[in-house]
Amino acid sequence: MRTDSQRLSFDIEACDGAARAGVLRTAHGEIQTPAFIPLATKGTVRSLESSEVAEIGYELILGNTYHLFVSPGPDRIAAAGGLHGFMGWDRALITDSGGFQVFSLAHGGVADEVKGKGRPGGDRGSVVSIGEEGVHFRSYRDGRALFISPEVSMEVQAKLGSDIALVFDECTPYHADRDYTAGSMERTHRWLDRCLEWHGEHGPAQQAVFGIVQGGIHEDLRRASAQAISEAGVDGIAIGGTLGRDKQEMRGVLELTTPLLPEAAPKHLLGIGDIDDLLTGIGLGLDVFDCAIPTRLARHGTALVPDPENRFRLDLRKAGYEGNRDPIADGCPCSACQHHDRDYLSYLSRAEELTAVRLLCLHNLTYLNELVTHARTAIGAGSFEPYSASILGGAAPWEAVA
RNA sequence: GCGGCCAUAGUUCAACGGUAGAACUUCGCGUUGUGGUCGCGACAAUGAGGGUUCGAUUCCCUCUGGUCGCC
Repeated sequence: MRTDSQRLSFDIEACDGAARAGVLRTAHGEIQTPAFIPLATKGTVRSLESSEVAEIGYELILGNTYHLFVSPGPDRIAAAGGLHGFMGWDRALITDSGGFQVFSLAHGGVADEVKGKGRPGGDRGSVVSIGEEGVHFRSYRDGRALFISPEVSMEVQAKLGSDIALVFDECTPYHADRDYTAGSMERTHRWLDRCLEWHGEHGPAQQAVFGIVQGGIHEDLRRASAQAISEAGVDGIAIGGTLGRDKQEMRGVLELTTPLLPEAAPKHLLGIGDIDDLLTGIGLGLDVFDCAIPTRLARHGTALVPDPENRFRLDLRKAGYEGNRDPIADGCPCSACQHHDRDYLSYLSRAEELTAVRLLCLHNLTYLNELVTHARTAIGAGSFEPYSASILGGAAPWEAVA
């Protein structure tokens, strides 16, 4: 670890059990933690303008090396002043390395892969080969042959100019056997060394690098990976790979892995964003979380609500909202809740109007930001309880935050 | 008035005389380092009445309702 790096600092300001509240300082501003990170995979938080994302209160968003590499390409973005300049975002940026995409191209999405199903509409089959040097694959746009290696990933991320780069890893599938998972993990560790070597020689001085813990669901592998990443000289640590087939298994992996990491390190849980999972992760001492869920659900007509009985979801495309004059959530400050009722939002979403996507993205991202802000406040007050009714039920987190 | 064509699921269309299928809609389930409108499943139909046939959505007749053409 190099927690004294000039490119990134992390100060823990309060603890409540294992949960902690901190401040992550980057070249593009501070991030209050615990924090949720919206995805701007292709250089935009889908349907929203960068200024709107900032207005909600977000201080850090995630761009994707794989997608931006395929299009519009790193040089075009570099010419626009990096991803910050290209998309008009002046706060902090983290970029995923492309490692997860290698996994999802080869195996389909996490949920489908865990269930043994393919993803018919996906990009499966476009990976040509995964080898020691890197990954050969075909562009999902025009089929041309492309190659990403640890060095290519870091070079692209350097051109994107993100404040935090993630190392290039292989996200091993759930159904891989232990031997494959072990071999994949060891290769990921070798790739980590190559990423750091390239970054040390060519990387932007202000760009931090996070390592990624792999090891699947195997205790000994998670232990080995946690140790290897902790000793590697990175600025922060992300937990990646398959986390199991259900929430209990995921909790087990996180309970095992998190305490093995240096306390002072900022810890990022990759790809997790269900509300109960965020609270679980915060309770275990994780600091930042990114996830497609809030914006993907919005595109498909589902709003996040403080309703644990229904998985915190309100599916506005289901029947029964005709004439419903209630907002999505009482007390929510977002535009959808301030100006519109469920009847109208249900109609808009079923009509597949773009406005519905925008309003539900605004709501879902507002909700998650309020949630983690509330958790931060509770940690400072020594009253953080992941499963307490004050967070999960009623009108919270709106009232508690106001 | 005469002649032609048509009538299948809520809608738009399939189905040699041999188990009536699909798309959209509707309803339900799913989505965790993004699927820019996604995946899975369910409900649901031969206009009415006769006839021929082992068997009719299919062939014949009548009726009803459309539609096009001609006086």
